[in-house]
Amino acid sequence: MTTTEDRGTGHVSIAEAAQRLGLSTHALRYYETEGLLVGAPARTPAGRRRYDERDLTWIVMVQRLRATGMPVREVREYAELVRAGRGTEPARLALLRAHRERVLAQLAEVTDHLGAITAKIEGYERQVDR
Amino acid sequence: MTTTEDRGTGHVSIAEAAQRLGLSTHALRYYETEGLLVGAPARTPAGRRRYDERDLTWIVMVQRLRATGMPVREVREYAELVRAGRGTEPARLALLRAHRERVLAQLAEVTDHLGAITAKIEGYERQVDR
DNA sequence: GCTTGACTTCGAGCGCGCTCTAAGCAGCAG
DNA sequence: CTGCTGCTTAGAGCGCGCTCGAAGTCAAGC
Repeated sequence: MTTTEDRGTGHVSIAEAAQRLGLSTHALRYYETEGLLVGAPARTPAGRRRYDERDLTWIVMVQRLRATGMPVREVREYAELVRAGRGTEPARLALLRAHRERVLAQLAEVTDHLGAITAKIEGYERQVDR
Repeated sequence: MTTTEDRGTGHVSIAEAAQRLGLSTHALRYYETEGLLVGAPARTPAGRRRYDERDLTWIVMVQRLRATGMPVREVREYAELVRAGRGTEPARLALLRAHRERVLAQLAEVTDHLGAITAKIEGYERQVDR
């Protein structure tokens, strides 16, 4: 096994982080170079990335934002605010609220489309049953 | 005015169809060349497209499928089945059912993410209120 | 000491879904 | 008849978000 296992302090290699998060190692490096991470993960003396629990928790949030349609650019803006530290909370709040509004609108729209699709399905069901 | 208005029989120019549907004329032609339309719209003697109500109704369905995440390729498959006519109803039904399952799964996932985002927002609200 | 394999950086490539440009023609206003 | 606008086609270009490849380094096992 090449598990690069958690050495007690909660640090994992990029491969294990990727597996846990369901991302590719490429994507993890990409997120980092694109400024989506609040802090770059620590490195071993040899320059290899070591992700701790805080890194992983943050990336889960990034995944949630991405999965709900927030563009990479905006996740970066949010990460920048968090990096900037105290005082940026109102801006972070505004950003997340705006995103939530968009997600709610999208949910409503998809739900509406879903109704129409279901109606179409029911039409075919009646047709096929005959 | 250059409204290219409906001449009684429900035929409209590509510009008006685009406006009604909220698409660009480019996108309408793209959908046509990509095989997403069941039948190509009729043409004037000069070769200009004239969309009738059936064309428009179909495109609205295409928009619903696209807006719920169905890839262009799959919309084309569906359109091909419809074009093939009688006997393809079970296949159409299967395609739409599979899509509905994906949409339902996506809705559940987004709703879950939304909960986490809302929790984050509430955390900031408490912090900012202080 | 050598091989193996996971890591590193940098940059090119790709799939998707349009979007836009260019060049040319049709049809209507003045 | 002259412009002007809006259509036509074919094909190039683009923004997004990764994804992949190349070339090199490092640590561990045999």
